[in-house]
Amino acid sequence: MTDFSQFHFSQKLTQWYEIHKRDLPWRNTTNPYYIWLSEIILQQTRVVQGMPYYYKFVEAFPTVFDLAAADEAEVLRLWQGLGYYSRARNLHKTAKMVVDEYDGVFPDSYQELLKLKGVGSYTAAAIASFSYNEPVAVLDGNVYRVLSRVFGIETDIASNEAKKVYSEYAQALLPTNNANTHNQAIMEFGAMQCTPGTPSDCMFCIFANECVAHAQGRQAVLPIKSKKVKVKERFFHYFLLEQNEKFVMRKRVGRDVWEGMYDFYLLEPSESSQLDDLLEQDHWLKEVISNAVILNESGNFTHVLTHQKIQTKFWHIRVNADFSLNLPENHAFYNLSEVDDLPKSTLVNNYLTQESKILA
DNA sequence: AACTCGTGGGC
DNA sequence: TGCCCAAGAGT
Repeated sequence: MTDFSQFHFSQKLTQWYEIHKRDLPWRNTTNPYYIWLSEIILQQTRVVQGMPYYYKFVEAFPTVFDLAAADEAEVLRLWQGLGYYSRARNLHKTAKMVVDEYDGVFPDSYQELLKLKGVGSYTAAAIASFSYNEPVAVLDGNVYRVLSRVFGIETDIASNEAKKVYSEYAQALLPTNNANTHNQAIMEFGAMQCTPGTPSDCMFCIFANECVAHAQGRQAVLPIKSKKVKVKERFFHYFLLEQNEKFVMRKRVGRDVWEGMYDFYLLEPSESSQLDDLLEQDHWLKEVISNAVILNESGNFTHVLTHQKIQTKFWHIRVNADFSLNLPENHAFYNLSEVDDLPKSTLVNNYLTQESKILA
């Protein structure tokens, strides 16, 4: 391991931080509830994207008791549009756990925090250091990037050994009496100065004299990250079934995207298909449509996720008022106001927005 | 331990 | 346009 004794890494870093830090709302508190809330929101999420959600959650749920008392659908509805919805489900579970098992008081150590759902090694270190100044180093995407470049670490950050290798550096650099500010500083430095791609002004970086990547002109290739995501293509046919001013919505269950969110009756053929072919495979829907009017057939919606590209066509179906509709499992009728209140994916929301304009 | 889970912005 | 990736965690 590199000898850090003459490096003054933390001193330089925290001095830089005091000058350049952004004034972010969760930095003006040590309340673990607000720290925790902000950290969950910011997982894999940019500050500008998460900020409005932080304000919404603080206003709707000022304390962990308020959050614990809410329904899961209410929490998901507030999370709507932010993505990675397991964060919201775990947020709610953890709030209830803190109330039920910790008497509403957040655990105050890294090891105890790790037991909370949705709180992994990064988030536990963040809460422990930001709220309690416990000397445990945070290791997130920013820290990987800064350490890789400054010390010329070539370990693939997608590999299994990366966490161990980088953690040793991160922990060795952490002053035991200033964990809070140091951890904030190294992440802020990664976000604002040592940015992904090619940073704009490495010339004036506080580590310009020591940085291995700068000396070798390798900022653009460090940190090394190998794995590329395979994108699976899927084909959705969504049927918005309407009868007597009410709409059929389905709660998504199981191991798939948007668990806990609501959508419509769905057919998913393995390849792009025509309606006639779909109906031959689904006699329930065929019977429904034979007692209905097709109000609208949407164009193609292409929705891109990290691992999936979903091609979707929506069918707005008005079922005859006197037809007896026996709904499949997890499906139920909702009026327009209730539909609006249900948590829905951005794909479904984009469609509803367009469809409401067309029908207005 | 590889795979999965969203969305939006930048270039 | 397609690709990267952004304060990761669960399985």
